[in-house]
Amino acid sequence: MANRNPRLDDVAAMAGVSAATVSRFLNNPAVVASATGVRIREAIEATGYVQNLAAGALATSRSRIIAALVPDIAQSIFNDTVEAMIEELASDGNSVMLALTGADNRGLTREINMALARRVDAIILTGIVSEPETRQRLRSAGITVVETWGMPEDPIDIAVGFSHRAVGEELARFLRARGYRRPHLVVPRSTRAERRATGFTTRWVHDGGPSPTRMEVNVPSHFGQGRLSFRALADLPEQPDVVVCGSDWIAQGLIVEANAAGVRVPDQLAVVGFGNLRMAGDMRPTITSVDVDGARIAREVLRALRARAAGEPFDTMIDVGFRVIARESA
Amino acid sequence: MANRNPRLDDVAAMAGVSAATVSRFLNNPAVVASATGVRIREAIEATGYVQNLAAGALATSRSRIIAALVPDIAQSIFNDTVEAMIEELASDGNSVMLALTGADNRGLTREINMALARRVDAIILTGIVSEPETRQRLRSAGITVVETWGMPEDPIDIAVGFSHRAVGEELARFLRARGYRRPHLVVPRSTRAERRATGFTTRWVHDGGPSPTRMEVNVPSHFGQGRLSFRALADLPEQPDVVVCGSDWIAQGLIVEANAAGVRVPDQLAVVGFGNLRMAGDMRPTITSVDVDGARIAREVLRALRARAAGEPFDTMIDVGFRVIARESA
DNA sequence: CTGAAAGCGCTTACAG
DNA sequence: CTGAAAGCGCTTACAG
Repeated sequence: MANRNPRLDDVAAMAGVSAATVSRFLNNPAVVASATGVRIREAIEATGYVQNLAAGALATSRSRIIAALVPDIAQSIFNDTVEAMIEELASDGNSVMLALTGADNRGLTREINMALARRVDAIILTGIVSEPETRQRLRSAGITVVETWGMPEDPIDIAVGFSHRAVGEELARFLRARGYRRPHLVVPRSTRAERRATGFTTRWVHDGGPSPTRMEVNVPSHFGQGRLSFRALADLPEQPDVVVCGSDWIAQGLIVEANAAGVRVPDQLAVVGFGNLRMAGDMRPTITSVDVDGARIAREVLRALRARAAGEPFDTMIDVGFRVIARESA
Repeated sequence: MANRNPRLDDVAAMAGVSAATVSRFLNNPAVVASATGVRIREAIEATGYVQNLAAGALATSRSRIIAALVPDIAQSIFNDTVEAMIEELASDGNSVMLALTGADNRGLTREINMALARRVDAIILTGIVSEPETRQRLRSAGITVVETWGMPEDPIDIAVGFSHRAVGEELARFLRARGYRRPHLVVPRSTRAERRATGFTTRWVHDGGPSPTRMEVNVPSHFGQGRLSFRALADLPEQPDVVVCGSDWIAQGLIVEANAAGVRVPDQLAVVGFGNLRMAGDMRPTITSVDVDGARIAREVLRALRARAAGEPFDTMIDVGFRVIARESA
């Protein structure tokens, strides 16, 4: 272990220039005379200097750290989006602080406070901030806040997502057009899944269908719930012809259990998922699902952050939409 | 948006004390007279002061930021461990910078450099640093480095994990004891999966079995590969009686495809996974797998970091072991 | 193109 | 128990 990390001063002394010049070279090489640049480069090499970004952040009041707050990562529908986001942000010189808020978002306020204390450049939320007090703090903090994966009617700052209600409505239309008559909903206990269910039910009934039956499952949803959900169907007064699942995992589990029970999907029972995980396209039968373009969300978030940093105008409400992916299961 | 964030000075002025006293109150309330503490608390309240941890980090040369470097998070065997790690670390006042290094760890050096520049307190690696130059830089950086999920023979600093070779050997013993005779290996193209395969093969042959057949799949491994792997079995000169999969996802896909082909698991073909995902216990049939205690790894990492911070002695090589979980599939 | 100096917002050893 | 002052390692407006 070295005695002490070399500083800008050490490089400057060795290169025979001032610290200011080394700093300029690091941040904008073109502004320094090329001969000077060569000497500085050599000095950096010789000293093994590594720029201290934390000190730079303090000096510029710009940390280039973005906080991403998600409920969990073990098995999350957001993982694709978060991964794309980290990659996009990293490609632009940012680092991402990932904070876990828990399934019920219990830790949301705590993690928001931490992010604020760290003076991150922006906070990206996947969960919904329901406490009015926290929403207010966020607004008055003068920090960039991006709400993703939803389209709040009263956004805190920037929103990049889609309407969950619209997803439900679209699925209702889709299944009705395919001739299904008795849908059953498996609904995770989350605000957004609830919105999709509401959208579905409203539309379905509006179009003259009977009110769909439903059951709820805990979040995060998983494979095992799908199996249980299939078995729970037996308790229904009338059997559904299609099950609309809150996630592809639930759909997959339901299909496996149906097969094991000798029920053929989709001939005897159709199944729809949500999230369009890679597995949905690989499953047997392949799973009809709803695709959300996580990479697109990530790009739009980065674009908004850049525009704000540059002081350029940009849309603060970006609806990236969604697509129903029709496959074999429904 | 406020004009400017309040600083320690603002709080101090309002409370009628010096900035130093406010700082002490924030970091160790007990050291301040209680009457003073009350005034400071009121001033903090009134100004809406939020401690700037970034400035504090610069002053103390301790960032309380830990960098976690993982190949991906979309579908990673490390997710459980990383999640547990983030929770453990957060409970101790740290924040976690999550950096993605890519499936082949192409970005490892780049992200290590970024972490070094951010002056994180520690770097937690899940991938293997193969470049000797980077290993050397890490050693001489005087930073805490934790290698997890493996037991390197020449660790950079601290290692918390288990022997992948031992996993392979144990699986060979386990399957032999169960009477299987012709194993086939589906091996992800990663150093560790390769070590497990080597351990398995060595032990299997040593115990008098025929050399196992094998095929390779790309990382990150996924469900679809399992289906393809089952079909590829048809090309084998002799059919295996058990398939040892590099992950539970592969195992699951293989089972689904086998069922679809009318091959019963485990009667006609046994299957073993790796990782003991929650889904493994929920699948039909339930999947025999290898459990790695991610939460335990997380706890040991935190314990080591704390011991080092406190200057106390601790083990730098911690083998958390693993467990073969016998279920229905093999 | 470059330097001296002030400032980013804290913490802490020293002194009282 | 508390304050004045130096320091953490950068950046940048100002001046030349």
